[in-house]
Amino acid sequence: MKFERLERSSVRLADFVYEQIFAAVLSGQISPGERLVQEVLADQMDVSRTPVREALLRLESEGILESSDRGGFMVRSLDVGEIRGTYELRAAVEGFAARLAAERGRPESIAHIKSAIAAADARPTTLDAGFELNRLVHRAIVEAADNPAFLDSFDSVWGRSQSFRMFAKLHETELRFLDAEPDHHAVLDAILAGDGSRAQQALTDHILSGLELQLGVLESAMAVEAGTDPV
Amino acid sequence: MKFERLERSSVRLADFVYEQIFAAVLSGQISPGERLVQEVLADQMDVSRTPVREALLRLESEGILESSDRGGFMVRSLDVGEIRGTYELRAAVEGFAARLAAERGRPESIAHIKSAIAAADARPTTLDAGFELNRLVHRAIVEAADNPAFLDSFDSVWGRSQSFRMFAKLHETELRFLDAEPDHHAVLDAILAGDGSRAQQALTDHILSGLELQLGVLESAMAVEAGTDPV
DNA sequence: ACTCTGCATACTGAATGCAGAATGCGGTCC
DNA sequence: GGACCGCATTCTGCATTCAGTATGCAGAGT
Repeated sequence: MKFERLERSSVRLADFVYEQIFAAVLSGQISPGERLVQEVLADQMDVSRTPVREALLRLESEGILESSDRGGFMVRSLDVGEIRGTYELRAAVEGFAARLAAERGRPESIAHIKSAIAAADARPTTLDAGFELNRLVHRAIVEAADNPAFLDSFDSVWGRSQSFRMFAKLHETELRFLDAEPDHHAVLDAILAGDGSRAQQALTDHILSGLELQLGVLESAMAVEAGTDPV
Repeated sequence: MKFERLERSSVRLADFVYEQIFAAVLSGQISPGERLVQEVLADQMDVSRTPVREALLRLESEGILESSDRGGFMVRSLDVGEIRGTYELRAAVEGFAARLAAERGRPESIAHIKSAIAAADARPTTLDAGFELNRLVHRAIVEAADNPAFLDSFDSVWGRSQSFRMFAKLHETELRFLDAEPDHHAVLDAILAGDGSRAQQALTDHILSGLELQLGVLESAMAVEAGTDPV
């Protein structure tokens, strides 16, 4: 006899709310600095303030939100130092993940990386799509490391770095032409060759050089806009 | 005129409760598998169930607790795969932190590492003290990387790995004689020499070899106890 | 016109109330 | 005596309520 077991994970309202808000931040529907009013969110999702509050608290502990001076929460905006810090953490985590992927990645995981890179190579039209495809490439590599802890860490860091993305978007800088393809292929080659050290080095370098490039773009954009309110 | 400004951070009951429970798990006052009843905790700390619940939810999202089948939370116990995963993440994060420390660590931060190692070298009497001194050595290295994101990540991972420690303690295996000293000194030497690659390599190796050693000890301990209830 | 004071309003953090689900126990029937 | 049923208890998750604080505005006083 065989009955379907009820899947009762995440039947928690707080988790549902968390997902919604997190997705809204990721997709940029909520901008950095914007204030989140519990009652409004609760009404929109048709739940009470309690699960909303729980979700906000959790998002704060993960660094996505910060508590405003006057109580309550707002989307956190990162300064340049924090952006750098975030990228360095990505370099550490993803670099090591690339090593593990090269050393023990299962064939289907590696095939997944390959297809993600192919998808990203086909130049997407919008900035948003480009960001997302890039994320999927990096995430595929981390997945191939076959270690849930790495994946958690990756998702957490990526979520935090979103405020930077919004900032960049605001400036409409052309981050899309960062020429990620050659770097991605270098990492893939090393993984296919089973060369852990080279894979780690390649991905670490890719992330760190991407950081410098983006910071450069960002700074010039800020210089141009000098005088505009720094929020 | 000068008045003291009220420090109003962490006047949040949920944060207070979080700290308490986290510390209790870290120090082993609450064992893995143990069920946490909201009302009991609330009574003990003289707050209502709401902040307790918020703290528990946050601890769950950080992987310290897990939600029991019958609702509610319990201290999470790791299986061997998760222990391995956690150590690998530590290797990634701390390894890179060691590199950064070597490349740009401020003198006083490096001095701090040195004194932490000295403290750990003076063989502590109890297992608990040994664990704590070891943690402080590793944390000092991460601090020297001068990147708050790394510290957050370190603290989070360390917290999660505590269930392993409890497990080890349970078995009273002699983890204390793992000879960490030579490894620690190797890392310190590389940092003092400003050799980032060597520092990264040394710390990564130290953590991974420590993992293998502990897993070995653990497995033999479990083999000896075969037949005992696996909880 | 400008500033200051007091009050109405908005919104948070925390406590309490309530409905539902799981657990354990005692009684009942075979 | 053993298995099963139903009820009381426990405890969760969520909604609601309460109380305290910051914000903004209106009116008074200069």
